[in-house]
Amino acid sequence: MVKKKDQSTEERILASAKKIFVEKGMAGARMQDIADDAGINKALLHYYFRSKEKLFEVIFKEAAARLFPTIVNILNADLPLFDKLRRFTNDYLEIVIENPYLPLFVLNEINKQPHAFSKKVFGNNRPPIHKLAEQIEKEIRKKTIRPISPAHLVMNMMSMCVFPFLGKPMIQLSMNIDDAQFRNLMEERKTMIADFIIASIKK
Amino acid sequence: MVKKKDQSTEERILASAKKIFVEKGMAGARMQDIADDAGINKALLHYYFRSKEKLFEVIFKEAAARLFPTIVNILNADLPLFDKLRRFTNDYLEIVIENPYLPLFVLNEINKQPHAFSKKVFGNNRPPIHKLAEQIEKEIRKKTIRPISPAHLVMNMMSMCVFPFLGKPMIQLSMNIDDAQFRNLMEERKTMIADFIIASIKK
DNA sequence: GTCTATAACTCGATAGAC
DNA sequence: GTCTATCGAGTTATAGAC
Repeated sequence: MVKKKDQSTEERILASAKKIFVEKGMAGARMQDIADDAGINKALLHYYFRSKEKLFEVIFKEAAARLFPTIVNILNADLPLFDKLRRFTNDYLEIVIENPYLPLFVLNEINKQPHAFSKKVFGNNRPPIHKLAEQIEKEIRKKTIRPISPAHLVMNMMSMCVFPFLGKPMIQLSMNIDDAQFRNLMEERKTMIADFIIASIKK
Repeated sequence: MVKKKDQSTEERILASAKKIFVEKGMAGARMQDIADDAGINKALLHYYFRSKEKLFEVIFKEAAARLFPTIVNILNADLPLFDKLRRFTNDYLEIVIENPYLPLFVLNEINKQPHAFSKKVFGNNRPPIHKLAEQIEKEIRKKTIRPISPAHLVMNMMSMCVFPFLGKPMIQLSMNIDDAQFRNLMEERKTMIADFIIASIKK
């Protein structure tokens, strides 16, 4: 990174902070690392963002804002079940392929303070998983899909979308593949996951 | 925790260290927190384990030792594919249901130092995923299952087993369930995941 | 806005009494 | 083995010059 003249100081700080926080987490990150990466002085960080905590919050909120709204929109969308599955897996993967480190970053901070988090990101409305669950139950009653617990089906879908990004380094180690190959695999999953699910539940 | 008289000091330290490290990660944990939780003095931690890093290593190795060997054994086992799937999902879930915070803990430390980790845990042999992959290819050739990329199939299985534990707090938030209900769901997954996979790939 | 210098504080680690 | 007290390194945060 270091000294991109086409960016404002504030932008460079944000870019570097994102990089360092995502890499090391809130506790592991040093203001010095961020300053160095941005090619500026430590004091400037405080000039722009007052404290490490405040800076972190900005980064975290942006990360959460990138991950959640799309998900929520799709879950709420008025679409046939199979279309919704395809749309969800495709759109979610599209986002995280471009931001492969976001899921672990966000997940970790949620785990460190579940309650503070839930209010910050969701306000008072929980993520509308029940909408999708109801839709699944309806299809079961119509016998267009085999009986399956909606909770598990949703969890399966989420799992297959998110996990590879959480376990990226371990997957790369055990499969012996580089970043480009990993990315290719994830591109394939955009359609593969929905195919896999539908093959399992379709009657 | 604090002062369980039936445990030796060393055992209390280990129990508290595990709790704190798992909760906050290596960087976020404080020796003071561990000492407080164990009901002893900071200096004693150093008396028993010399340094924070050494203490962490003990905890981490134990965690990894609890997670990986079983997995490796099952992957290497000489079993028909469907039996192996059932066995893997069942046995893996059995372990993590009793240690729901291990997966995130281990995953995080892997992400922070992928190479150091790989040597520590696997030595020079990678996790034998290719064995399972070959077995899948064989079944495809025999036409007992439909054609599917072995890499994706393995990833799907892993995802559905591991993810719920990584995302536990988020899942509990969005489904509005407590620890007991979560545990019940995970018990169901012991058989549900294999059923789900087999329904998708069986011819 | 940006820098240097330094204050204020946190935390891992050690010394030394009991 | 266990404690109190303290050191010293490393970090966040601020003061003040330019």
